[in-house]
Order: sequence, then C-alpha cells, then structure tokens
Amino acid sequence: MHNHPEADADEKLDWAISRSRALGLRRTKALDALLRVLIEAKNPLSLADLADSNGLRDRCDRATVYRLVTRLDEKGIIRRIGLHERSSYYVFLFPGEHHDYLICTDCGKIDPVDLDCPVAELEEEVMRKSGYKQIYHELEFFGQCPDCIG
Amino acid sequence: MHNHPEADADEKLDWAISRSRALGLRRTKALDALLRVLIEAKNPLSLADLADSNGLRDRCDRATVYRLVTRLDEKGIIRRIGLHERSSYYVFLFPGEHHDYLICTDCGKIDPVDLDCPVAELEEEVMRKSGYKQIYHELEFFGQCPDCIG
DNA sequence: GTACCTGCAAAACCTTTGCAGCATC
DNA sequence: GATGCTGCAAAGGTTTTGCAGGTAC
Repeated sequence: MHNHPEADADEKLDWAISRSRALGLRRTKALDALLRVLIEAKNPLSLADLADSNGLRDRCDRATVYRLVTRLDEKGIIRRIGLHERSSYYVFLFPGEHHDYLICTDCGKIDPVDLDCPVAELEEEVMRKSGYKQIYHELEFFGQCPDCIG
Repeated sequence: MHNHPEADADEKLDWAISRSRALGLRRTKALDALLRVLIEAKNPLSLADLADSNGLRDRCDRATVYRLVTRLDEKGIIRRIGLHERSSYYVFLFPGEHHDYLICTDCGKIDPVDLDCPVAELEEEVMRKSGYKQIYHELEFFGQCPDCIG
C-alpha cells in the first residue's frame, strides 16, 4: 500500500504522461512539470503551493496551473481534496494508493498518516445503500500537533 | 448514535444557549437564531446557506453570521468542516453525535450517511503514534448520485 | 492547418476586518 | 457603565474567465 519509494517517481511520471495523452491532453512543458511536482510531493499541494514551487514558478502562469489541475482532476489523474483551508489541495492519484491525513488545527501542518484504513471496505456498503456510483472517500484527522501543544 | 429525533431540537437549543453563555458569549437574537437554524438543519450549512436561511435572512448581517460561527467554532459548540466546496460548512456539535457525509461529485448534493463509523477507534491509535492531542476526524464519501448517473 | 494551451489581465467570489453605534450583563 | 455585538462598507485573497497569440499534433 505505502511501499512506493522515490524510485517509482519516474515510472509514475511516465505512466501519468501517457495516461494524460491517452485521455486527450497535449503534452506541454507545463503538464510535465506539474505532474512531476505533484508526484514528488509528500503532501497535498494547493494551487499556490504548485504555482510557487521550484518546478513551476517562472515556468508557467497561475492560470495555466489552475486549468491544468482542473483538467487532470476531471480526467481522474489527480484528485482535488478538501483539507479545511480556504484553498483546494491536489494529490497525484496512483492506482492502489490511498492516503489519509493528519492536520494540525493550530498551525495547519499536514501529515500523511499511515494506517490500514478500514473505510475502503465500507465504500461498497455505502454504494449499495445509497445507489451512488464511483465512490471514493476522504478521511482526515484533526488535532493539535506536538509543536503546538502547551 | 443517530437516534435523536426532531423532538430533541428544543432541548438541544437550550443546551447550546446555556453552554454559549457559560463560555462567555452574550445571548443575542442572532445567536439564538443561528443556533436554531443549525440545530434544525439536516445537512452542514455554509456561511451563505446560513445567512440566506429563513431564520437569519433579514435578521442579521453576513458579517455577524461570520463572526458568530467563528466564535462558536472556537468554543467547540459547532464545527467547521471541509466538504470540498470553496466555502466552509458548519454543523452543530452535540456530544456523542458524529456524522459522515456522502457528497455527489456532480451536483454537490450532501447527504448524511448512516454507518457505524469504524474510524473512531483509530483516533486513539493516531493520537498515540503522532503525539497529536484533541483528535477528531472527518470522513466523506464522494460519488455520483442516482440522479446524476446516466 | 486546426484544435488546444498559455499568458496576461480583469472579473468574480467569499472571507475577513475597521469603526462607530447599540445591546447585553 | 463597561464590554462585547452588530451593521455597513471596504479590503484581502483565491479562484475563474476572456481573449489574442503560440504550440502540439
């Protein structure tokens, strides 16, 4: 589940690019750069995070980043998640990977949390009971991080 | 868990008001109205939802609503949750109650989902492993609702 | 050559804050 | 009477869109 070390990054990037191509997106510098940043990120990134990242700053406009994440989200290559801040966050969606997050209510720090998420099994139940399709879930824990205690 | 019928609304309101008072808030018309709307709501409400609700529209300014939800959230009487839209949503926090939500990725409809949430037990584990305190969680399911399928 | 992308700039949207007057305790 | 709340209005920050030009296919 959480056993994809750095080494996979290039592999993921290749996969993401060909998938993007297959879904009708053009391969532009901005696309490459954005996918790379997102794949190498350890945490979800906001639009601002992305636009200001080393990989994208000076390489493309905020509006382009915005339109890219929107398209990639629509295609299901990345996912927009909530996380409480005013802005949206984006994560790369690699099949079979899922992360839950732990967020400090005081300083806003975001940490991925490693656990055998018991919710995956519930998705089917929810699907059956509700009639919804294409179900996925988001799980976040909120609390006061060690640095902010006391 | 999910056995608090409408009848409890008045009881909850009384409780919420005295708790607000105890925590140092003044009892104003706006406070009463806001708590009532939130307690009677079946779904989480955004700032706009609240301000435009029958209970609050014409009764108080948006800024007042904003400041009220902020205070109530700080006091732990209501809770701000994410839910994906650009705006924050608020729910009344009654001790012992917890809701997870099912949100349509197409039309944005929000439904509370009834299930024995298995995440509560994980909170302790997360707390132990991470050193975070005051942990709570949010769980949302996303999918395409029956009306939006096809 | 065409359809799609990008940059720049402006428009839209909410949220957030300052301040003077009013209500609660 | 003092403190905290409220309204109004303005400021802040992101997100979103229009349009002309450039680029991938």
